[in-house]
Amino acid sequence: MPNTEDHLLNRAKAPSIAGEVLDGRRAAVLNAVVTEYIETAQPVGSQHVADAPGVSVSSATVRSDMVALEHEGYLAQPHTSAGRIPTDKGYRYFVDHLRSPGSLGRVGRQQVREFFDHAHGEIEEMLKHTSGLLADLTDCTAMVVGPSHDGAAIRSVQLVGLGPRMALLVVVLADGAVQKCTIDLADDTDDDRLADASAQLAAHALGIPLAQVSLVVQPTGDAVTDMVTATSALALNRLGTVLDTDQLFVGGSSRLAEAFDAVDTVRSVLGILEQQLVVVTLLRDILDTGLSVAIGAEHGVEPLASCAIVVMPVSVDGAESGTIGLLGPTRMNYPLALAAARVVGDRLSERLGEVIR
Amino acid sequence: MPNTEDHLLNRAKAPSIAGEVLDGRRAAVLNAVVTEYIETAQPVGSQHVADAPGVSVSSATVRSDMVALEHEGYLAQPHTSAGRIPTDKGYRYFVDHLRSPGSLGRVGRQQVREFFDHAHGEIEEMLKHTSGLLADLTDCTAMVVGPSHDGAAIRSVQLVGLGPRMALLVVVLADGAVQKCTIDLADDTDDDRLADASAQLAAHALGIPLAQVSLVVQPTGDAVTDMVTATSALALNRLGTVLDTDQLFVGGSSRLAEAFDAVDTVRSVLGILEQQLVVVTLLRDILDTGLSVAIGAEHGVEPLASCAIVVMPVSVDGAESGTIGLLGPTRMNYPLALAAARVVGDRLSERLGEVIR
DNA sequence: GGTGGCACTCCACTCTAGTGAGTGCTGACG
DNA sequence: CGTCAGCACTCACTAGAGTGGAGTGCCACC
Repeated sequence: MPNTEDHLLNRAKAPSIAGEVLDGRRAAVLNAVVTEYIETAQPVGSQHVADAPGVSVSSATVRSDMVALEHEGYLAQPHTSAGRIPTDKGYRYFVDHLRSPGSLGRVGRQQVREFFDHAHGEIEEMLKHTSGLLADLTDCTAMVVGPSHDGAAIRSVQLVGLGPRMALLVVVLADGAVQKCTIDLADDTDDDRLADASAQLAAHALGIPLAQVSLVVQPTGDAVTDMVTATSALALNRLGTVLDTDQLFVGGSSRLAEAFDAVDTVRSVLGILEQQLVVVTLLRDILDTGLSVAIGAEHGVEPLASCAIVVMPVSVDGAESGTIGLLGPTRMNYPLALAAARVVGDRLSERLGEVIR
Repeated sequence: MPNTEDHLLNRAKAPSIAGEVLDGRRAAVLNAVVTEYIETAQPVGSQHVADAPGVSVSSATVRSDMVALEHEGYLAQPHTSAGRIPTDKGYRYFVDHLRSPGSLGRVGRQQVREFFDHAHGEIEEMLKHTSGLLADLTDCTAMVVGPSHDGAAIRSVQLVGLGPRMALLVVVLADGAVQKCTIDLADDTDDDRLADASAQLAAHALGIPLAQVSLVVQPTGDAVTDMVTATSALALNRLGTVLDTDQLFVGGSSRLAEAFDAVDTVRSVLGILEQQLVVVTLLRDILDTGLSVAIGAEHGVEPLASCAIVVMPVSVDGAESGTIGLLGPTRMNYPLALAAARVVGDRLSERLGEVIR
């Protein structure tokens, strides 16, 4: 088995401990393979690599490097006598050692600028459109997770009558979010009683995060008012306990269809995207492990094994208040995706900062 | 051309004016072809049709009927010596002459019951989950359009301070919808002034539909309050003019991936689904033309030419207040889809009726 | 160590039957 | 005259053989 010998030889020569650092030329070869494969989606042959800028050796030399890279797990061959394809580990190295930070290009920057110049008013609307923007910029599917309202204090509690026995509880949080809940009442009531109940709820709830609201209700003497207050307090409490799934906006899901040729891959990835909670926790998990890119099986979600995800936190005053995610095939354009996520994330942070304080 | 003669002969015999009514056996043959094709997605041969219940003639006879049906445009042949496939016209006849009303089956009904037993509080949340339910029931992509707030009167206008120069305008409508808009103020303000401004806005706006709010603002003597009022009035006006795109909830889009084998069909259909406005107006158009099913090219949207859409209005007290749509390939299970749309639509109408009045 | 050369591998493509489901036509029958 | 069995024909689909070419691994040489 000359291959094994060769392998050991290479390892001894370039002591890449756990594949951390690669010999300069090997790195260039790997880089060329990844770049080319991202572009063409075809297995890359040694000749193409030899022609690539940055590699100035013959194809024969490239071949021997490729053998080594394959043994170390950076490259794979669909079959003998085919070119090489990057493995997840190969992509990982590529991403970790990106030199140029990547650029959106003139058109992209212009697009971002225009977008944020015209964005206005409603936060949810803006986040939704942001997902569309990101998808346009990167040709990936984009996910935008809205700010979490966990810690936001209650700024206003109001009961609005909708009918004799129906009211709407409207809660405004300090970050500008509005939570609401329709309430069925056991008895007829009127605006005065609703106002009284609102006032009482407000007295106990203002300034406190929604999740920590306590239910102390003082009798007023009027049975109906007390009933309204009690029912509303219950509803308020439920608003707090309902795990306030952060809002998720998905844009450009149609781009998945052309990213993968296997129909069932598309199917299962779309299926995942429909599960809001899964996506949100997935993005959070990736951030929590300190990554900004998760490639292939690195995140645990099995149906996304052939995908890569780029994440970028959106933070205001240091506090994390949202997430941007880009989902594509493992051979996605990482530099572009990273650049887009960074730029849009920054602009989004600014914008949110103007509102949340 | 014996074919042509045969054709004319058949026409003379069974005078199907513009294909309106088919000879009984022909109808049975067409029915069998459609049913079988919906099930198998394979061209249907004369032998299969002859074996089908309801058709008690030999395959040869079926064949001659099929020729006639093909000439009249109900069936098509992918190529000579292949079985027949229904055309859009064929599906249309099938749908228009459905005998049995279609049933959800025991499991489906149970699912619907459980869903509406557990549905609670937040309307948007419920509509969103309804789209998921419909997708589960029918294996189609489901679209649910929320109630339009066009005519709903304003029940409450409130300004909530978020920062010294930032406030949130919260408008509650009679149907329980909440509209909001962040407002940048030119100068610092306080809660008292916001309350004053709120009161003034309320005085002019309560009871009026959002779209018809007028802007009469009376000076109070306090410059800051007036500024707040003016800015808010402007925002209120904008809320009314911004074409309040009815909310669209799409569920089960992943099912598109397995409905079509052509990747670019999936791609383009998903693309359409991303355009909220297009979908909403499409559903409305179909309803306006008096159809409950649009097959193939019947709706104008070209990328959806290989799709069929089942629509069902959701109405409360006679007033239309939402739409249900089911999107699938033209060979979707029409009886099931119609049944599901009807049942869920009815339950949804009831539910919305409890809230909106 | 790097390079050119060479034999080898194996996918992708084409071409060629062969197969079989399905059709259209025809002639006979009640 | 509608219905039906029989028959020749069509044509997508499949399998197998042959071929071209991109790509590899190895080796001798520089």
